[in-house]
Amino acid sequence: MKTENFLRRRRGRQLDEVERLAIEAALSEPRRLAARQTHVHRGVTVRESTLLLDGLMGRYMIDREGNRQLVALHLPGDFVDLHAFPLQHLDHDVVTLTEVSIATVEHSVLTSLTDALPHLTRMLWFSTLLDAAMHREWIFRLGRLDAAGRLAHFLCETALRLNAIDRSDGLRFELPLTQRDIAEACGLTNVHVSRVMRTLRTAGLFEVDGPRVTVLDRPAAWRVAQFNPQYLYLDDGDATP
Amino acid sequence: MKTENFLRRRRGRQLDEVERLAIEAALSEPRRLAARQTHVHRGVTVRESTLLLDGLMGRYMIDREGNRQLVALHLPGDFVDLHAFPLQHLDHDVVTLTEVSIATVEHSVLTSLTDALPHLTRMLWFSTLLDAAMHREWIFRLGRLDAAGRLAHFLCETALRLNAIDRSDGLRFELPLTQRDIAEACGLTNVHVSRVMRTLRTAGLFEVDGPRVTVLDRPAAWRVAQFNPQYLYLDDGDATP
DNA sequence: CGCGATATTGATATAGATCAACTAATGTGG
DNA sequence: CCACATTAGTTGATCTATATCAATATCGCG
Repeated sequence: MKTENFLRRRRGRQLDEVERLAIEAALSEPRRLAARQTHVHRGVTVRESTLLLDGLMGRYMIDREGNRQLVALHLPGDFVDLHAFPLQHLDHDVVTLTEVSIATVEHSVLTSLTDALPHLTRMLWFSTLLDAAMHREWIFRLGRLDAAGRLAHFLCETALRLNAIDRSDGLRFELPLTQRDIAEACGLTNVHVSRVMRTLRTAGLFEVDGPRVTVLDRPAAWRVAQFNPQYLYLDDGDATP
Repeated sequence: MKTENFLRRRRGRQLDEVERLAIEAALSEPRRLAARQTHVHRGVTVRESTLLLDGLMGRYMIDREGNRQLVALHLPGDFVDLHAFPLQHLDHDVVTLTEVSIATVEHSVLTSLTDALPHLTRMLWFSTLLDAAMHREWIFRLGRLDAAGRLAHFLCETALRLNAIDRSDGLRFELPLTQRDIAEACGLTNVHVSRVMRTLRTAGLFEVDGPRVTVLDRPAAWRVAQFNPQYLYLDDGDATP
């Protein structure tokens, strides 16, 4: 079931059997991609979209000096570049962060599917707007939070998203990112991430042991992050402190 | 023609006559709203979406101390809260910045329209993804640019967006925002906006006279802003330095 | 074992925040 | 029409969070 994690535990957004089978049929066989490869280059017309089955991917904007800003982190079940279906080409790069497994759908097939199945279209639309909602939260994070708040916010968000796909109990999870990756997500330097991570650790909010992250004090973490998971549109029960 | 500015000058995204008439018929009579009113409150289930006909609106996230972060600025022709159609409720507030004129569509009508007109659905979808593309650019702006770059970027973006709806020649335009508004968009304080605006003025990049903004040196402005308008998906010709 | 990538720590520099005073413009009620 | 209040913008002085630069430590791995 390649779509098992797609829209998983998103409040009231289940696909019916016909819709799910239609997408499953449209998806290519799973493929593996190595870590740290650019999968979609900005500006290039794309003719298929990618469903992430396993591993992590990211979307990047790059400045003149080559500094990268992560604008989205993608987890299994995310339709990574579905944006490219209405947009036709992307304004940013899509990159693998770990080794990943993906399946793809041709845009021509998506056009047929969306011609025939309007409710499915709205669910696909919804999934891209979930990305937009996360974008907005990232804008808030960068515009209004200090370094500790940004890191805590990033970790709280990731914890709940992984929980929704049963990759976490909401507190403990694997996050195979470097501090540089996290810095690129949070608009900080890797040096400062290292320092602030330690203060979060010594404050008893998080435990970080390599890629293994544990939320030790969720209420306190949510407080410094000013975290309110409403924007993730999760099932009730996954989104209470 | 209430939809005259909707998707105006967006490369290859015109509505056909049937689609345009369908939306026109679905739109309410224009209404006026006073400046600085919250039009949609976060979390409240909304049953209609708003097309902005004239004036400026914004979308805000608010932190614990009441500091606001603008996450989107909306101009005439924008379907301000179309996101709420698939999402059902918003994770942020929608506010009028000036006196505005709006027309609304019931979500129930949008459901019928999108059941019947798949291409129209994809165009509506596209328009929300344009917002998402702008969100990403704002993440980049906040994460990777300094204050001068952020202000220049904000002004360059606004210049081109206003140009697309014939409210500017791409260089000169009215922007009835306070420095506090701009600060809330760019993750800065109003004091710092004041100072950096002056440096942009003395550097000969912009002239700002109350709400009247002129881009004096567009190549230089684009350079400090690291501005690349690809993400606005404008007609060719509107997007060349 | 040794090498490249990652993380940590220290010293210093700086962009932007904060606090406060002042000015200019706009509006309001008597 | 004036006195006064309100809002927006400007300028200055100081403070602080984060960047930058540089050295060292640690880890995974061929």
